[in-house]
Amino acid sequence: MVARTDRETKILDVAADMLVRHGYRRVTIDDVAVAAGIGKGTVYLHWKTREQLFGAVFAREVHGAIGDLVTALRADPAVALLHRFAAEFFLAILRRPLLHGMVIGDVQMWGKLIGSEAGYDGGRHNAMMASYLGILAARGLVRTDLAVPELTYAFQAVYEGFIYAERTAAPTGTYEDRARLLSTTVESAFSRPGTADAALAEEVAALLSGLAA
Amino acid sequence: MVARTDRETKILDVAADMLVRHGYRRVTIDDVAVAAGIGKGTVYLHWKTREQLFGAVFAREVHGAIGDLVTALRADPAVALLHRFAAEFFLAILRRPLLHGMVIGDVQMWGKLIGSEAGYDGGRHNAMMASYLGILAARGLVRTDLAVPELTYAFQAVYEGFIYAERTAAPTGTYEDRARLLSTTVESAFSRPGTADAALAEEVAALLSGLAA
DNA sequence: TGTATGACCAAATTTGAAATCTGGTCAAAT
DNA sequence: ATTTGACCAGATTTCAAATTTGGTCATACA
Repeated sequence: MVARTDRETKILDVAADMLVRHGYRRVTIDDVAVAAGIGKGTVYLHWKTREQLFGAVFAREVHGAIGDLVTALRADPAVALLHRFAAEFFLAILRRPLLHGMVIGDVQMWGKLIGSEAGYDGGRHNAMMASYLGILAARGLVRTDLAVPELTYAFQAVYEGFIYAERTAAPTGTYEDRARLLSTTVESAFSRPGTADAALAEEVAALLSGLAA
Repeated sequence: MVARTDRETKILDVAADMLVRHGYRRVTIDDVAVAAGIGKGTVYLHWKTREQLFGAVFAREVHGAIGDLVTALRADPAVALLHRFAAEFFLAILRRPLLHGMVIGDVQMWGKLIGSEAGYDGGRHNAMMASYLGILAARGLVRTDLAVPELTYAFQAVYEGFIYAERTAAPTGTYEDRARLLSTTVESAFSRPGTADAALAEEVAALLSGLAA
């Protein structure tokens, strides 16, 4: 018998794959169990409800994307700069089929997963961004003529504008191109000249890791 | 008997009011006719279909907003500068209850009106923005290290990010505050120092008026 | 003895046909 | 010549029956 954790991983893998292919509404617990080669009851040994299972899938994706960001941050501290951060985050989401699908596809299709507490807390995300921008402001790496709450609001609006544009705008070029455009836009809108050292990168990485608690 | 144009205006007024209050789906042609104090058939003397009537309401609102913009442009040529333009356009939309409702409210509720050909053509809007940015680029009033199509894409993403944020973000301060924040963001992201004269304002006003053809 | 299962149940969802409503027409009234 | 509202077909809504599915647990199994 496989270890409990291996089975959990297998179920999440299968569920993620089916979610990408068929969407939230169409995937049943039994579908997942059959595809994972186990009984339906066994799924419930791992998660109490359907929503919690799919929430776990979503959370794993988000944590994976955050993990990619942290890796990028440690490989190159300059990613701690706001414009680099924006581009890396943008790509970290679009590179993952499930998250990409949630961004591009019909919001309706993902039902309770979006905006539900299960898996990921948007409020915490907001607080994290505010902390991050506070740190950058303290080091003079972003403009300081705007208060941190305004800066946070504006940055989020710009970032989400580019994410939203993926859904609506006619797709020109690759999304790496769009990530560069986002980076350029954020840089001139909010960044101030300066460099990021490993200590800053680590601080930001710690903030991000806190999101995955 | 009132002039034909007056009756048309009356119907559009009544329809706009009912659209704001009840939403696209809930308003019937008969509702509008009764509220306007005329027979249902009379409505059809002015528009061939329901969609065309509501499209006309929508078009009138958009043209009104554009008219406000043109007025602002003629009163102060500096509104031709991209960041001023963004803020004025933002406010021109949010100040009109119907458009504000379409931005804030459930997209679903406005059905075919959004994205339909009736009343307003998004493709033309796009082309207008590209022309406008081309004119600003030629005068050095926006950054020229980005090609006009990229500049247009990025500007639209930022603008729509702020519009979209009206729907999702927790409302802090007034929307005049958010318009200022948008203006500041667009200014540092895309604008270059320079002044706008009356000739430029008139050129931009002409472009805008072309949208209402 | 602890783990896994799928038959089972209640609740949610879907289906489909009947009832109702509404966009659009046009013969009649003005 | 202009306006109207009764009228009709097609769209939408209703509502109950049929089906599906989330979640449980007695049983099988290792």
